[in-house]
Formats: sequence, C-alpha cells, structure tokens
Amino acid sequence: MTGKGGGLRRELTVGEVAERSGVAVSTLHFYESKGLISSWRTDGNQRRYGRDVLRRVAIIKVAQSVGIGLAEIRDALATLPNGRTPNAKDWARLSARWREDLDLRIKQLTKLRDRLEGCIGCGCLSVDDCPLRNPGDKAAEKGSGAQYLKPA
Amino acid sequence: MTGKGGGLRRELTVGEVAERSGVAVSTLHFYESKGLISSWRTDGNQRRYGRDVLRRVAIIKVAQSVGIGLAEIRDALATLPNGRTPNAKDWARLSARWREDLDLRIKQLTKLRDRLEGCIGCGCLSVDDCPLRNPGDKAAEKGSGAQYLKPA
DNA sequence: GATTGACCTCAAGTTAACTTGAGCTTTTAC
DNA sequence: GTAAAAGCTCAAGTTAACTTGAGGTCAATC
Repeated sequence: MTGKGGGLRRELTVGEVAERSGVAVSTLHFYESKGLISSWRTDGNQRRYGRDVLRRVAIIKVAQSVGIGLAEIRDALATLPNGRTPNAKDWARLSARWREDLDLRIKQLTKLRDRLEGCIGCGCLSVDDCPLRNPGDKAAEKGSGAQYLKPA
Repeated sequence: MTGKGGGLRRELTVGEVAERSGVAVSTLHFYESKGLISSWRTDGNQRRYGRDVLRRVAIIKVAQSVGIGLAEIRDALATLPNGRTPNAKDWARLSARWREDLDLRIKQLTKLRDRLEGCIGCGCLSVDDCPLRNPGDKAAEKGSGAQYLKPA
C-alpha cells in the first residue's frame, strides 16, 4: 500500500470522517466531547477513527432527524458493546428502542393533522366543541395549565 | 358587574391569558416582542388582550408541536386580518398552509421508520446495499457531503 | 528544509425559545 | 390608606447543538 489515497484502510483521520460522513470536523470534535463517538490518538496527538464511526455518525444523524436529542442518542449508543464492533442483535436493540418513539410521533402528528383539519380548518368558534380551543378556555375554571398534546 | 371574577369580559390581563392558555407571563411578553400576539395598554401601562389571543396562543402551541418555528408561525399569523377577528376563511388558509408541512413530515417519518427497520434493525453491514450506511461511504469517491434525508 | 494544509485545544459566539432577576409602578384587597 | 399581588422594562442567563477564532503543532510536498 502506498500510504494514503490507496485502498481501504481501517484507520480514518478526522478530516476523512468529516468528508465521508458529511459533518464538519468541529462537529466530530463536539460529538466526541459529548461521548457519542470515540477515537484514539497518534504519536502526534491526532485523532484516528475506526470505520464503524461512519456508521455511528450516520445513526446519529438519522436519530436526530427523527427529533431525538444528542443525550438520548448518546445513552442509546452507550448500550452498544464498548470498543468492539456491534453485531446484528445490538443494532436491533437500538432500532427497537427508537422505533417506538417514531411510531408514537407519527401517531401524534397524524392525530394533530386531523385536529388541524377539524379545528383550525373549519374555523369553528364554539368554545365548548373545539378541542383545539377548549383546553385553553377550560383552564379558566379548572385552574390548571392547558394540556395540548403533552408529548408523552 | 362586580368588576373582576364575574362573567365573561372581553378584556384579559396578561395573568389571565397566562393561566387560561397555559403559558407563562414571560412567554406572552416574549411572543409579543416577537410579533406573534399583540395587546393594547391601560392608563397604567398594563397589557390588555382580546379573547382571540387565546386562540392565537393555542395555535402557536399546536404549530410548535408540529415542529414549526416561531418565525414561520409569526409570518403565518401575520396573514390574518390585522386587528380584526379572523373568519373561517382566514383560519382555513392557515390550516392549509401547515397541513402540507404536516403531511410531508409524516411521510418522511414513515419512510424513516421503514428504513430504520430495514437498516439499523437488520444489522446489515454491506456498504453497497444499506441505504443508511451507503451515503456516508460513497462520499469517499464522490467527494460531496452525504445526504441523509435532507428534510425537503 | 521550509511552506502549506490538516490537526489540536480552549474559549467564546450563535440561534431558538424562553426564563430569571432587579428595580420600580399599578391594582386590588383588607 | 397601606400592604401584598400583579404588572412593567430591560438585561442577562439557560439549553441544545454547533460554529468560529486565536494561537500553536504535525505532516506531506516541492
């Protein structure tokens, strides 16, 4: 192998990871500081990553796009075998964990869409009938903060 | 009418709006500073709100829960007739505007859920087959940032 | 062997969406 | 008529998720 630019290497520099994963170098530093990814150092104190970091970053991005926060992602990734390449069962566990969130969110959004249709959409002004309008008004008597949807 | 605590009044103080809408007083100040709601002042410089503010706040909350930012909400609310109580057509326009967003987001999340099943879930490691894994790795040759989903 | 590009660290800045606090005025209640 | 509750303004703080910048090191290249 002629050093760099050749075939597959198992080690990646931070720049390479950045390019291949599509996130900025500073973001990788940041993720590392938050414990979402890890690396080892060369003699010259530069970071080196294993190939699985690409997978991790991809998963971070996917999870984020679903609305999952970095802290939760970190906790989930932390359940993966430390230092070793995760197997199918490991990934399945992750997937299951988030799938529930995802299903729930989809359900909520769908419900919301229907309410949007029926409430904002119809322009109904009845205080007692409109589920969108009601919670805020009922609070006047009940004296508790309105609950709109309260994301689980 | 014995002043406060009686039947329906059309004017609401900031505290009343806060209680009935379930948001903090400071939040109402904040929304006003951002142009999402408006009020007039008494001689003593205190805010007074029309009843429709409850509706507005409810809508703000609903829109937020869908992931719409305050700036976009402000713009949408700004299309409502200024100062006058909006009619059914006005609300319908709002609803239509956000319904698209909502449909899109639901679609994306659903797609994502399926991918999650098929990719993270199966634990597949094939660089070429896995849509979750691939974009990041392909970038090595293509030299462009990876596109995961690129929310429209 | 020196220049240039990739890295490193650490602090500070950024945006969104609010909250908290200080210091002061107005209303409401006894 | 006075004291407590509710308001007001304005500045600064908070969290998430990063980015930017300063100042200095490492490494690949001509």
